[in-house]
Amino acid sequence: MADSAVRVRIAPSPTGEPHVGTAYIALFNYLFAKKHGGEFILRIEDTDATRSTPEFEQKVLDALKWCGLKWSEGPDIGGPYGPYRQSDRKDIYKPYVEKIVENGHGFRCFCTPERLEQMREAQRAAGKPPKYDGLCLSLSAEEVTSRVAASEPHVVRMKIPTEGTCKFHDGVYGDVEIPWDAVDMQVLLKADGMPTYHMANVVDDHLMKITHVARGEEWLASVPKHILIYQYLGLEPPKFMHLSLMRNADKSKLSKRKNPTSISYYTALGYLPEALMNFLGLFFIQIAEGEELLTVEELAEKFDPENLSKAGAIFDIQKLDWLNARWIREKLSEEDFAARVFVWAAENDRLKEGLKLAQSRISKLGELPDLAAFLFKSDLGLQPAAFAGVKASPEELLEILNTVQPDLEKILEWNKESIEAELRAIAERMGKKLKAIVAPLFVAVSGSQRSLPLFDSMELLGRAVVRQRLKVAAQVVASMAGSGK
RNA sequence: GCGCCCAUCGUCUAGCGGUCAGGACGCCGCCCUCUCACGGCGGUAACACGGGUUCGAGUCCCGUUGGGCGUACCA
Repeated sequence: MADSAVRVRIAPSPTGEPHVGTAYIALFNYLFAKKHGGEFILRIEDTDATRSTPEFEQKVLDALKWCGLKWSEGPDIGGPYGPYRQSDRKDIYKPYVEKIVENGHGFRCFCTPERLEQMREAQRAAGKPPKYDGLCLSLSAEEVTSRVAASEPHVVRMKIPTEGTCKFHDGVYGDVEIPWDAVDMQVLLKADGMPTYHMANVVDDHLMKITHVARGEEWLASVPKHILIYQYLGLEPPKFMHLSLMRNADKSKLSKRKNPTSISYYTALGYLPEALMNFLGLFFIQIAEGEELLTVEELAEKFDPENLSKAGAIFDIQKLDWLNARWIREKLSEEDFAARVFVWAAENDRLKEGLKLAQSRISKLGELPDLAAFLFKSDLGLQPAAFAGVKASPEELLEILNTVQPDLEKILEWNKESIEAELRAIAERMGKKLKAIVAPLFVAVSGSQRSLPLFDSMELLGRAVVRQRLKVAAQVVASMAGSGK
């Protein structure tokens, strides 16, 4: 391996709260770069214009920074191969797509989403794998020209060999063979003029001189498409490594419904970034015996990318907790510890805003902890008794919690105004008074009936923590309903 | 459905033909101790199943079962 030339990247999509899975893949790339003395680059993949937002991008950057993963090139600091945000690179992709079309490796497709949906429906019904049927492949050159001239919406698809298999080597999976007939005629350029992931990814990795692509295993099946695009463009593909995904306790892909997956959740609860990295790093390093408390530097030393498991490992928060505890007591000096606590308490203005909210509600300063502690607690220790003052049956409570939880996910920008608006809408929809909705939420979020204003508190706690508390509350309430309280 | 992949204690894993199947988290017990933690010591618990191959299989092969991922104008 030409160590000096190693360049790897993390390429997150800013379509939601920063995910621990992103940190997991980022850490792998970071360790890989560190191990080989290479460069670690950040690129924002926001080709999905409908879901990407600048706010999420900022959060992703902040979260990765919090993790301590420093990139040497990125949208915030620039670099020799910028810009590092795909939406800013829109014009860069055009010539590459054109080249593929001109060389007859791609074609324009005018099929509507509705037609494609029907087509796939029919294929599924017939027990066949859904694939583009190639309708627009047979369009005459004249027809294509005239329809393009009439600015009819269309996409560009890539052609796929009709027989044979795609063979390639993967750093984790070894030699892989995927038959071409299992590969669809992937869209390369969307109707809005934005490239798809596949197109943008290949062009950018080439232009940014990426040597090793390490990403989640969900991409393995797409490698043939990528290799083909490299071929069509006359480019040399990088080395691929597909990492096993972290799992929920039930082995499914780690998801926010079943686990706290938001990095901000771990920040809010007072996990140390070092501990989180330590924990994630353990997925890449097999410790047969001996010390598991490791810094990123130590992880890099022990890191062996040749020896990785293909089985997805379950995200075990208990082990994270153990590591975090050890980091707190063994790795921080008294001064460091105190400094961390202050920084943590001040995070997101929790302390300052919390005090403001509390001022009008206490008669003695000593009441403050009882009133505001829920802003800082990692576990409310919620008991069924806490709901005693709420006039609703367990079944009603459960219905409210289960309705509110998914609806809060729809809020784009998390602040007290949007939260209030959403809750009012829910109340109306359920035919209940706002108060009937808010009362149980109040308990779920704060753990008591006397506390700080709900909407403000929810904003301060952040979406991830609120999500988790509602989930816990739903469990508590469900146990009440189950026991026939 | 089809394609690819995976399979050792509850969880993370070591093992690369011969081990009392090792370590770590968790859990339990004991010790330490003004409480609680921490720490120390000990315990609990696994080779998914069925066929082969072999003197010998957790380790190799085949099948079954279970699970995962993919199958988008999302990444």
